[in-house]
Amino acid sequence: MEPTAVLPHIPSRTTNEELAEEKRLLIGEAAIRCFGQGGFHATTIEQIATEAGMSVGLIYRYVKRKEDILLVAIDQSLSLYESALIPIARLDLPPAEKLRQAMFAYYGIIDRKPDRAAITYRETWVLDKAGRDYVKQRELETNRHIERIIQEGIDRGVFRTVDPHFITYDIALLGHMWALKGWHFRALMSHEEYVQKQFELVMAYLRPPGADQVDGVESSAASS
Amino acid sequence: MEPTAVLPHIPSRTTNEELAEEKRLLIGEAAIRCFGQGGFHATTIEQIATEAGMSVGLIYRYVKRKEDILLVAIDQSLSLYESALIPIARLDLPPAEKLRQAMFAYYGIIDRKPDRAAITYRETWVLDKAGRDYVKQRELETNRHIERIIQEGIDRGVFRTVDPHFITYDIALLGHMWALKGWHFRALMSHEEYVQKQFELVMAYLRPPGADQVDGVESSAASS
Amino acid sequence: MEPTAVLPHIPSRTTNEELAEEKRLLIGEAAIRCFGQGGFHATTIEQIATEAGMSVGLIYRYVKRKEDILLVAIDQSLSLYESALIPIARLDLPPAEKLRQAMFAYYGIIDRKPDRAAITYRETWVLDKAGRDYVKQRELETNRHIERIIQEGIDRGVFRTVDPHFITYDIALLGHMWALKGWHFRALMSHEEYVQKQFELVMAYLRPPGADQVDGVESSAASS
Amino acid sequence: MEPTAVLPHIPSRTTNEELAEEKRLLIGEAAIRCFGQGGFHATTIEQIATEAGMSVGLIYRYVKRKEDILLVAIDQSLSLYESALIPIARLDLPPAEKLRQAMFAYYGIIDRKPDRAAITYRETWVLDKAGRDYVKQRELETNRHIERIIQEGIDRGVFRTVDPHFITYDIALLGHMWALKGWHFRALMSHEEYVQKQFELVMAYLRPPGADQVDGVESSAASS
DNA sequence: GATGAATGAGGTTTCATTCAT
DNA sequence: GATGAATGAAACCTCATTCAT
Repeated sequence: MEPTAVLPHIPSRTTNEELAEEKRLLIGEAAIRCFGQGGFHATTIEQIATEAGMSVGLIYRYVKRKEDILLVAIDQSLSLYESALIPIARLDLPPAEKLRQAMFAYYGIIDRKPDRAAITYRETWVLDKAGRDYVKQRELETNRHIERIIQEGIDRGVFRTVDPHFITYDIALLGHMWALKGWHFRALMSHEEYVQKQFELVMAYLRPPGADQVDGVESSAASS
Repeated sequence: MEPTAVLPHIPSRTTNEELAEEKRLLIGEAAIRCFGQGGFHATTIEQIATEAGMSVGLIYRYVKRKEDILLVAIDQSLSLYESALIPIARLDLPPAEKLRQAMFAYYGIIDRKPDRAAITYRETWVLDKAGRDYVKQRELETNRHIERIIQEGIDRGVFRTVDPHFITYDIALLGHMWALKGWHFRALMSHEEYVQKQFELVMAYLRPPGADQVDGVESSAASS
Repeated sequence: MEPTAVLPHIPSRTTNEELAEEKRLLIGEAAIRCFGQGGFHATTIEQIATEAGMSVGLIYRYVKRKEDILLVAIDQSLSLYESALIPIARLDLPPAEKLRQAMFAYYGIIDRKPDRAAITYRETWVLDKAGRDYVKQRELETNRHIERIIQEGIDRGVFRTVDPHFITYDIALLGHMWALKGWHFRALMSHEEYVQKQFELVMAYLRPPGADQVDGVESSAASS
Repeated sequence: MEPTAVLPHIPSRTTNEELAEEKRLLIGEAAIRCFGQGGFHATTIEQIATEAGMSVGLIYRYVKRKEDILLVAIDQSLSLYESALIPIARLDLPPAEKLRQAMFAYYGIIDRKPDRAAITYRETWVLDKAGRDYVKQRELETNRHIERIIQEGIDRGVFRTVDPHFITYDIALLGHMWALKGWHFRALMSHEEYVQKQFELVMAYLRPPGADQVDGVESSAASS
């Protein structure tokens, strides 16, 4: 398998890397809660410290710059997608069903942690080049799980011969729209409906010409 | 026609509204160039002033708070879409072709002014409630031009009976992806290819079952 | 008579001194209205200009620095006292009655223009040394009208042999208290009562021992 | 005893209220020294910080707005009067002597801290309504100590039946004149003479008709 | 004479980061 | 390891003053 992206080293003032990781987890979670309110710039270290139940000084034992906290937080968020997609990728299912499950898993995380998703999209560019490059790499790797499902469908002849990379990015982005424009969609439909509709959009694109639409995985064409 | 959103009043220290508008245009354009580099928070008023070729003090004659500059800049950006879509909406064309032209127009603006598009997506939430509400309204109004084209296609029976609002939001978001993830896509394809592909995705969704794919407006299924 | 204090020259950008004086009158009056709201520092030239119905630039034709406006305004205020006291000083009246009339005149101005009085007391020290010295001189000159009445009473033997300068300053200050602590006294008594009481205080001090209290000019010892 | 005025809460960025009070004391003292030079508006936070021997940032840990510094400084000043008057109020003395001591105590503070006194008089109105109301309340409470002495004299029949509230305000204001017009009086007399003269003025008002002036507490009728 | 747009120095305030305890 | 007081650079914003028209 291709080499995985490696998180730019965050120098800690401690030797106990294990403890450092544990604390960084707390810091990252607290940070997300804060960033969700007012974004990265409007959040102060003091707020994060309070939210994490530790002191400002302690945060700076495990983190060198404020930006590191953002990187940690985004990194944690990206791991969520990976964790959710890996088990599905391993299942032995027809490609369409596998894709459906992958989309529900991916979009489900966005629904349950909309702040994390929104922050990843909104604030990544605040990072320095190394941080941004890392996030891009991680994103690519995460998306690759979906990409492979589509490739598999194409190989098996159940999907049309499309550019799997392209439609994968669409899938990811349309998932994030639920976080970015949630204020709009939540009023119009449930999250399940939302995912189902996006899945149908994707399937309409992937389904080979002439293929019967009744393949069991989709239903509502025009619900609302 | 439905009432248009009205820009929250930005008080100027001047009575000459005409001059105020002229200056705000300059300020907005300069601001976009600056925000494109480092975002709203990393940009200082002094940078904007220098970029706009005026003094800090003068900016504050036409704007009350830094946020107002963002609102002005976003407002200008939104106007671009509207200006581009209105003439197309008036054309007498088959729905699919009209939609294609609308998408090319909409996406074309994003391609030519990627900073504007990215900022609108990334920084809107920095605005206060009044500003955010205004942007949401404007967005809805802009999207409505696309929505109507789709509705027309449905009414004429050339599009499937889908939720026009939903697919319209997808179209808009996928257009913005070119600005948000440009670093990724520009390396892979031309902007025309990008639009064409997204158009095909949308058409795969809209095309009624059994409809011949050869309707003259689309071509490449799997280009790259 | 001793030489009168001379207003530090305020250079105007015009040759027509007559017009300059006329405009300065308007500026001073507008300034007082503004200073009354928020004091000297919180008032902007623009506010004064608007209040005076002229432009900022025009003010600067007749005044060189913002402080000049304050000086002009204070000078106008001081003239009010002088104008009111001079005719009384010329009257041929028993000293106690003359003093009573002088106090009513002096205090009456404070009552009718409390902002002017308060500003003179509060903001004088903002002036540069030349300005402050001028105000001090003017104040001395104004007080001298009262001082002379008291001296006359002493000379005639109807007042006790006190330090006329000292009690005169008391009289002036107690008059200004109505402007400085008006919020307190206006709720407790009418302005006439206030003056009467202060007059009685002064007369208790000035009245020679054994002198009959019934000299027609006083009445209420403990009104409220 | 009547409820005391409560200082509007000044939020500190610290939980250690004890330290906060200690620092606020230093800040207030430094502020007074600065305000004495150029007044509230002409004084910069940086000047106060330097004078207090701390950094600008530290000041803002214990104070939220510049105005808070003024409030703190004025509050400290008002406490001085109270501290000086309370022990005297408890003494068992003839009313006239008690009043004399109270006036010497009150005026003595003004003589020793003329800047504090002047600032309280000049700058109070800069405070917001809550601050102003607090200062008014404190002033009333302080004055009440003097008021009670006078009332006692009236009750015992050694003072005339006057309005004690009124003469008390006179006493307070005439004391402050030494701070406001010190440049004038210091050249003419010692502070003791000044107090003695004002005391005589007050006693002339309070002494019942026919009472012998030789009651041991006063002497010079026309000293200078 | 009159206007008000334009300047830019300087003030208040915030907050990332350090470091003594 | 943990704390939070202390620093000071830098940002936003105001407004006295000037000057082209």
